[in-house]
Amino acid sequence: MLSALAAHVLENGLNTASLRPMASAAGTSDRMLIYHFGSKDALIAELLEHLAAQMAVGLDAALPSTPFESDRALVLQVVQLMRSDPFRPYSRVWLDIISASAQGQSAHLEAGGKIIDTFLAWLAARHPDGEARAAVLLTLIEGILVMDGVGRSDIADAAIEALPGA
Amino acid sequence: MLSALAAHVLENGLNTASLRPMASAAGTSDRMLIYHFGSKDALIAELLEHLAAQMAVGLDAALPSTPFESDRALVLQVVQLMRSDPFRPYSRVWLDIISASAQGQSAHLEAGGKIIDTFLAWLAARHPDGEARAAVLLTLIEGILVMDGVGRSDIADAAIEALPGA
DNA sequence: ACAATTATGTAGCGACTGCTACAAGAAAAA
DNA sequence: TTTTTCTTGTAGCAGTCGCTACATAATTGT
Repeated sequence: MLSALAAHVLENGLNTASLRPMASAAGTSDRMLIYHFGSKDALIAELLEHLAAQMAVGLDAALPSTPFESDRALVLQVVQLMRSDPFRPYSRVWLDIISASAQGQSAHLEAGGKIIDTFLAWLAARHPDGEARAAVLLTLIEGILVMDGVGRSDIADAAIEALPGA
Repeated sequence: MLSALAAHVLENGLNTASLRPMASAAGTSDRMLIYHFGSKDALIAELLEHLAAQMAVGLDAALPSTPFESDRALVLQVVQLMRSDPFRPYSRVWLDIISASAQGQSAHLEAGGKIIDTFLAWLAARHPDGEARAAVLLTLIEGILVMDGVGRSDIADAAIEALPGA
């Protein structure tokens, strides 16, 4: 159920999702969605948790958990992953979560914070210097996501190129 | 007219804005908005241009156009500016533009690209090494905006602290 | 003064929003 | 078997969405 909803949201966007299209994507009715989740807000909250978990699993599966040789190598791998077909929908939904968070929607803010924390730990495990440097790289990666989102991947690439590394 | 619309959007969000509330914020009717702009999409397109110009003026007025001493000093100034009360609404709307761009809305994509280009030139004028390094710092600043948006300003601060500088 | 254009209010259309009242079938418990 | 609980479909409510038809007023051009 949640997986079908997640698939629909990954394809069509989170902030513009409404009950009836989601329901038909999941093979039910809006009536049933409210029955199961209580309200749309509750549905979104559960969906955010599901998406976060799904993304965490995907990240773990995609890259080895051994430290990379350099900042640049690590960031390059991560960015290539985020730009790949299977992960691009997650990037788009992630930007939806961020914008809703910044508007003060608490469920998105909470989920967004957790996703960042997970990502930070994931990065730290793959960087020789651990968490301190990972914070920098994570911030840069988020910036790269923004650049990609507005069609300025060249600037993002320049930022990667400037990193210390092989 | 556009200024009143911009003020409403800065206060209430861009992607959730609808004609009737915008109209009443501007002292007119939805009827008149369509009459003047032709359609909501056209209105949004003009509004995006207005917001971009407004933001560029604000940036120019806020910080001196002489180069800063270090990466860290420059980024710190810019981030403090973005976090200040008058600019926070712009940051929120900016995140709205990014998420809409990533969903493929062409007006937002176009406006977003222009805003980035403006910002890059603005930064380059304030950095001793010019555009090459400015690309890196701009990417990082966008990441910091994301961190702030999801309530992880501590990570953003760590990233600033790691920059070379006084 | 008359005609043509521009501006504005009123009312409403059809589609969509989240959600609910009501009823009925399905399943489980007694 | 009967009763209670769980699940589902049908229909619809009140509200909002972008937008438009129609009429009227104000302005402008000749």
